[in-house]
Amino acid sequence: MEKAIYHNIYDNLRKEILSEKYKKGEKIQSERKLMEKYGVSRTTIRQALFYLQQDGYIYKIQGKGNFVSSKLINQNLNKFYSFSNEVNKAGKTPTSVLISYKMQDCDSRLSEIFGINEGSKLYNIKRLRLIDGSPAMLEETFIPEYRFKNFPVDDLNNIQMYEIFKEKYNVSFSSAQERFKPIKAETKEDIKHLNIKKNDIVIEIVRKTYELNKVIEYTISHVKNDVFSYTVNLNL
Amino acid sequence: MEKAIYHNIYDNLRKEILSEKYKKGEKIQSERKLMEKYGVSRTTIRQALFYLQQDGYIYKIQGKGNFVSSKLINQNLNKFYSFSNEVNKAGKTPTSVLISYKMQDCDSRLSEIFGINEGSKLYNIKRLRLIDGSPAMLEETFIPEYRFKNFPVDDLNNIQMYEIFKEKYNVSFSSAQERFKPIKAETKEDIKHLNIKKNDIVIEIVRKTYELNKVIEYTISHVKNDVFSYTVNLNL
DNA sequence: AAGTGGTCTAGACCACCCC
DNA sequence: GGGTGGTCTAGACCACTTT
Repeated sequence: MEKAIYHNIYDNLRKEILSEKYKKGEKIQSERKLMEKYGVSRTTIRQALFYLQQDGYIYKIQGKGNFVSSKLINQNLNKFYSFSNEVNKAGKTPTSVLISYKMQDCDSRLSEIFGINEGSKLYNIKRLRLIDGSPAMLEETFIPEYRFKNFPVDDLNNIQMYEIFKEKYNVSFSSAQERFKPIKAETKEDIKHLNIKKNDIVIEIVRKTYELNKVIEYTISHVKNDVFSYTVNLNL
Repeated sequence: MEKAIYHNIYDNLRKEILSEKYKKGEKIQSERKLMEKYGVSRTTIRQALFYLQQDGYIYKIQGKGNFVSSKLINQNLNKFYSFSNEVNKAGKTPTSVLISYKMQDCDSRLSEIFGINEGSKLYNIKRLRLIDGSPAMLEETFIPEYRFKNFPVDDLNNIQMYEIFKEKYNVSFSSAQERFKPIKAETKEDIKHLNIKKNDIVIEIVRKTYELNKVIEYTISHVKNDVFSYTVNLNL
């Protein structure tokens, strides 16, 4: 099915903002002007603007207008998940090995995360990420079939997943949320592929990637503790 | 001005969910049923439901319904900002000293954060937090006057700020966002009150508290590094 | 007074789920 | 086919800002 109208308007305005057609802090066209321009009702315009606000592209002031945010950093978006970029920057070579992939049914937990029905199809992709040939992290990614039909899993050895999202599926990333915490390695897969012992500490990173209001990617990564270390102490 | 209708419906449904009138994973009344129940249009119901989803209370599945989330943790909400609770749990005594407070005008940065006009009034409250009498962190809090008229600053020595929010202003917390990073101590205030040297490392925690879609509290805390320590290394 | 965003209505059609 | 959420319309009134 086609993208919703408000989604296209979101994409359009987002491009205009990123192309710096508008300066930071500048007022964009009023909602009533945008109604005319796109020939839609105000509700539709406001829905697009709402998501632009949520994703940090604009802020609103009642009685004045909608303004371009002065900080268009897209902060976290490239922090951990562009593994390849990070490693490249460090002058090392990132590689990736496809361990397994399958189509699976949505269980209740995944149903809640993606907001789709139990039993819906999901791709489950497991990959080992290496740095200069040494295992660094094990990633398990879930993406819904309804959004990524015929996902070219085989290309993953050559192309970054986010490139595929962008090129083949025209995904406009809106935001990503990451949580991470240290856990004890337990699964055989972790122990085998990361070459560690049972109960060694690994860092679990859980990432949800959103397209507007919907989760379109859910990934759990286990990172070797000597690659990524994280500590919080409350020394009370 | 009165709370919007959708805001009241949000509060109401939220209470029902938290009181476990609905079980986790259970379907709540359909949108059309809720229309009748509250005597409002579907748009209004959907606006309330939208924020409930955003704040993690429900999830939606098209064609099926709206369901109560199985994880009602409210995770981060009490992590750092309930300083008093944390310290109490550790068997130590938290105290708080009011350093200064004033009414100030909104500059462009704060205008963007709160989504209100430049020149609008804000309370600026600076407090020193101590553990067993030792300085631990310095907090600068901004809250907008339009939402917190006649804020009883003097009570802060006896009552927690979030208690005042709840009791006097009927705030229903929706969510909070926190970012933290290590910085070098530079301001005279930090150095003086935290009893540290210039360029010592402190942890800066920036918190935005949201009520539905609006920021209603913005706080910058500087924490002594021996109280709170945080490290991230990417050893590439 | 005019313009802007915020809220709300009453109704419509679509896409998806379940029977 | 009937129920559910998702999108969209055309219009209204309110609250706030600016002229």
